[in-house]
Amino acid sequence: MTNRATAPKTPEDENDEPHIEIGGMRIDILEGAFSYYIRSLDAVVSRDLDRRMADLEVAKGKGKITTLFLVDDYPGVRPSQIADVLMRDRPATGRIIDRLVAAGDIRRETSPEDQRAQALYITDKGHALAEKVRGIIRAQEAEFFDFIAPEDRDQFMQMLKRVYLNMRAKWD
Amino acid sequence: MTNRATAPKTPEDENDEPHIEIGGMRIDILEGAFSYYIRSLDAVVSRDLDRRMADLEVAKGKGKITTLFLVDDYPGVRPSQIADVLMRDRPATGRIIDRLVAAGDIRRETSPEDQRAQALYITDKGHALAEKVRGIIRAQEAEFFDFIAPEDRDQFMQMLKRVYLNMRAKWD
DNA sequence: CAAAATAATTGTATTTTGCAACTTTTTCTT
DNA sequence: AAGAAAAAGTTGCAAAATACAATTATTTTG
Repeated sequence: MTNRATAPKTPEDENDEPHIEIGGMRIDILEGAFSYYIRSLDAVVSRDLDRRMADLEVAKGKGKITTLFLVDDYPGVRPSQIADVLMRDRPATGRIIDRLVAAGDIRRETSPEDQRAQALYITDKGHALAEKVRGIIRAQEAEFFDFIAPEDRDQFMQMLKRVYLNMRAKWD
Repeated sequence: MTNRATAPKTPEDENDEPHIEIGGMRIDILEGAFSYYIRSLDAVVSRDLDRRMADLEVAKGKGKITTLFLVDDYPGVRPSQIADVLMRDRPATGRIIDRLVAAGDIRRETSPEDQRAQALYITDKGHALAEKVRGIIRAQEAEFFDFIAPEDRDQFMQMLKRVYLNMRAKWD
């Protein structure tokens, strides 16, 4: 570090990371907040995904894609299991299922073992949809996230997984 | 690990990263998708933040917090500048401003230099609110994100910033 | 001076979301 | 075995957000 005649005004002036500025403005305390980056990334990613799925009846909102995949992969899965994966409450999950049922993508049956519970099954139409959605997810990962440098990808993915799992653990 | 007579069924079985399972279920292709983790993290983080701010009239939705801080820090800032930071369109930004004005947190004036544009200013009430929100953000970072291991924090923050900046660059 | 660009608003339509209250069926307790 | 507690889902409600297209007013450009 070079000589500096005066003391830094703030501790941050000591390190070499430049501040984040947008149009010449700083973002206050949000610059150091995990929540800011997570929420900002989400907004843009989700918007992009919505556009890609605009005509697919599972567009918009979080949970429909995961639900579709779970029902496709685990015939007979129950809404409460899905709610657990989604970290959502039952009403929210129930409504996601309502929509998929209404669209004819999945089927509801009463579970034979537990009359309170339901067993969900994919339909042919739903299975085809799931395949299409897989294609869209793959495309987004390749096209949208191309701004993540190749050498960063693995590290970022690993961090995300770790944080995600820790958050789940806290949640449960 | 016990002896394995047969070849692994999938390439993934070769490496040592365990698959992510929730309640015994895998999440299909989403397991390798950036979007899944970003969207899941966002949902839980945003819900937590909403609860913390439930009675603060800036609760819910993305953008109000950033807007409040920008107006607090940059008197005379214009809606279009805010929209740029938020990566939102003008109608969305305008409505965020509407609500803050209605709540008496900020004030709209016509910009002297450009009659089309507005200049926004914080009110005393809004400034007090901004201070409260700063406290909440700090509290959430400390309390909610305690699940991020201390040794991961810097690295995760750095990755998030890098990805965020690259995404912005792509967006512009 | 007319045309194009820019700032912001309005209108509209579609959804989400979270919470609380309620029904039905199982499971637990004593 | 009976009553209480827990669990699975549903319904109702209230509050908003979101995106997109079209419109008004003001500047800038050619």
